[in-house]
Amino acid sequence: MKIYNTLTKKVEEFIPNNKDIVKMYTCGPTVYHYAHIGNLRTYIFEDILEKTLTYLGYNVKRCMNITDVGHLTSDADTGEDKMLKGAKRENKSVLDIAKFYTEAFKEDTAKLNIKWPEIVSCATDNIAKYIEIIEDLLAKDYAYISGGNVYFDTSKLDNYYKLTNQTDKDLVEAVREDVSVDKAKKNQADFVLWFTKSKFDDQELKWPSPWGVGYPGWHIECSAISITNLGEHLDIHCGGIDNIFPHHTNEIAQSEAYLGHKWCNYWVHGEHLNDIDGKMSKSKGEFLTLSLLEEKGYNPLDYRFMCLSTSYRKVLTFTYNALDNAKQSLQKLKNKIKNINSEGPIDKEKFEEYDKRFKEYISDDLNTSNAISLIYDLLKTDINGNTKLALLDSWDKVLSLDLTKKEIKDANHDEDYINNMIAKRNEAKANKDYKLADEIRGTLLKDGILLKDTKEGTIYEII
RNA sequence: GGGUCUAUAGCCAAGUGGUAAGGCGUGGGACUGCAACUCCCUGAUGCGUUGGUUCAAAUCCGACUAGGCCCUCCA
Repeated sequence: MKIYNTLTKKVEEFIPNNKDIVKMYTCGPTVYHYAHIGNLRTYIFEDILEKTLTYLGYNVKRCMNITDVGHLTSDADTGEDKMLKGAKRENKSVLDIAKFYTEAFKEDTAKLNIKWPEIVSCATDNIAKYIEIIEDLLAKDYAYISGGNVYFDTSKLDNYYKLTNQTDKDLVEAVREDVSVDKAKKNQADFVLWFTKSKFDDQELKWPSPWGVGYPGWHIECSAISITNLGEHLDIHCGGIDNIFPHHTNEIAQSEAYLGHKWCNYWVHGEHLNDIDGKMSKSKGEFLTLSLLEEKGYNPLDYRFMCLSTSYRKVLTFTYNALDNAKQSLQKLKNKIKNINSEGPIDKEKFEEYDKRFKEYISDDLNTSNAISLIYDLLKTDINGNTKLALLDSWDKVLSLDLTKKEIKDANHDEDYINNMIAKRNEAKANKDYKLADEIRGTLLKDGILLKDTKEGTIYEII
């Protein structure tokens, strides 16, 4: 398996710490609002990565956090706590908001055939661990208390910027308008581990700590949850590309200072879904949720297919034109698969030959584009139907596009009724009464029954 | 200012030195009473521009152009 590692800026051979188990951590959602489809692109990529590893024979243990408090607080004077904002907007408590949007996120991922990680842990369930780590960092002099908050001292590290190739001189302070300068910090890059003094006095959730009642900083959550659940050595840490700095940079800083050794070997980041104007956000332009796409007549898997058509490391620009393209392609592909005759014994040699190619593609830094092309190649090739279906079933364990899934939908009418209608239509056709024939076809279509005239006679499909 | 990434047909897109995969759309044809589904045929002397290295460059190197993202909310 080859994978691009942000740490080395190279595609590398993946070698886990322990060959029997791959430990994988993925940054989870902040549950203050619905996820937009750009957020979901990252989870699709992580899903493909996890399933690829599993397909290649690794035993994957994956953990994800749910951010329901704390580090989503902006440090800016003009900023607002996202959870609080969400709660105010909907007149609910922070915990209710978190619960509601966690469920919504779970539903979205299910619709996209994303496997829910084996371990999912909420930020608010790990306060004791944050405190333990922060106390340790203070004892080791990696952290200091200033202005009532606990900060991480980035000047104590030789290679704080190892993930980004930057230097502290490169950073433009408060480049964004909504970011202000915190004068309590010793170094510009220092970040908060624990807040007791902040502009958000109305923070709903607070916990006692050795430094006073307060709440955790923005980055400690992922380090703590990962170390608690996956141990001191992590194989893969994923997230959106925007997390490289500062979130993942800070995670490395505090985790390695705490552990005293290298923490994670592979940092893998998914590129963004942009809209025509650039980065997608919840406050600008159309708020593109999965539900919105469904309302517009798209299947969530159309979007998944669109994501898989290119590399997870390339910016993908969302347009309805591109989504239509994906929708059409997937529909045609499934039609072709439906037409495969399930006959013949499975040709083990051919199966291995094609499966080997599939594995080569997906293990080449997750080349889903080539993997999908291989499906078209397979469909055209001259091997028996059952072998093709077996391969498609197998590959769908990774691609998860429901390639061979039979849609199980109840028709509004029973089989006798449908067959009777077909017989009537055929009679009308024989009498060249095409008006009646088309009426019957139209009536059935309204009930979700699609007629197809084939050489073997008229068949129907429940749509 | 610094970092980082991208540029291949109308659209999506593969391609990592050996002479441009695949898909969607378009056009034509087969099948059909007409459709739908399916099948067959149909596209780049060309890979942002420009120098260079090489027997050979979309692929490597330089310059330029355009654009995205990051530089303490972010997937």
